[in-house]
Amino acid sequence: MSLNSRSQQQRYEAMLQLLRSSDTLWNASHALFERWDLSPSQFNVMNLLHNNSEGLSQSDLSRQLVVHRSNITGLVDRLEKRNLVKRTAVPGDRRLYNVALTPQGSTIMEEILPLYHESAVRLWEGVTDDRIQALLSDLESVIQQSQTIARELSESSATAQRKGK
Amino acid sequence: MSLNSRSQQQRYEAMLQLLRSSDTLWNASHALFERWDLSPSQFNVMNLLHNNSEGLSQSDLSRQLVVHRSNITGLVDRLEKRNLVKRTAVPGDRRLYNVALTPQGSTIMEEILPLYHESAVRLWEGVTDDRIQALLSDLESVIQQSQTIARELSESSATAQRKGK
DNA sequence: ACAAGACTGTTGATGTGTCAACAGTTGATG
DNA sequence: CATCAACTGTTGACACATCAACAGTCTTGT
Repeated sequence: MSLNSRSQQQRYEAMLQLLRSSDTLWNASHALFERWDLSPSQFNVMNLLHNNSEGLSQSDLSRQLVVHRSNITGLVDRLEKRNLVKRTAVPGDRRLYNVALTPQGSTIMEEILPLYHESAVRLWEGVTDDRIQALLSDLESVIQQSQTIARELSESSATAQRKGK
Repeated sequence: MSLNSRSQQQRYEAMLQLLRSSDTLWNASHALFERWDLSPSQFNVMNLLHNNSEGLSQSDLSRQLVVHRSNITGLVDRLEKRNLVKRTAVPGDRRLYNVALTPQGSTIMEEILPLYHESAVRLWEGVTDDRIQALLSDLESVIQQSQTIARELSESSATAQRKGK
């Protein structure tokens, strides 16, 4: 085993716990959105559109949700089919669509959001404000480290390829 | 907005941060396993088998990975096709297979695991042991709360259905 | 001993995600 | 202005995830 100290073992455990907890959270959110027959991903799209009532292009959605462009197509397709979202041509640029919530989509969001926020707060019941604060900064650091590690890995594999053949 | 206090807003932010960080981490792990052409899910299967060298049934895998049975079929199919894993009939019970790592699968795991553990430790660089400790218990609490909330939601939707029609 | 129920793995339908390749549009550079 | 590069959305191939339904195979209760 390459985890020598107790400290190292706990850090390994912490990583697993991080993955487990977000997975459980994701599944719970599924239960919340079920009532409106929305997937978490569909909710994320609608939530973003709710905060941008003028609408966004699909590429904007893709960038802000950190999801591939090609995935947005299908997501918007399905939401549009249910009249929760609408694609509109943009006068100045014929490449893109403006995607915005329909009134119906807006109504649904206003039903969901209070429950969503309430659940988010209940999630941390029993955790003090100080701990929340610490957690926010620790997780920020995890994001940075993850990206650093991923960058190093893909760089080293790139040089290995260059050297290889 | 149904988030009245600063404390509530931070708890909402913390939830988003939790989801973001695990997502980034998941993507980084993708970069780590890429060298062996493994997906994170495939790694999880092989890691579990590595800790159970006698092998496990597909249902065991499904339960321990918290993944649907039907998903295991394809996962094991693809690993078996690459000779990383082997299905064996079980003498006493004709319903199940025993799934175990092949020597080749074992070799790969022994290459990956040190790097995996090392990355897990590096993930928390700059975070003190005390914080790790606190985080472990806070995330445990998040898991509990998520499950409680999910249970409540599905119960209330069940009664709503009963009352409905 | 036998019917009823529980469990195992597979299949097919569907949603979500990736990537590579494409066609069309716009913008920038010569 | 003509070309080249960059960008937008879509498609098709694939992996991964769920669920419902199924066929076999135990297990249990009477």
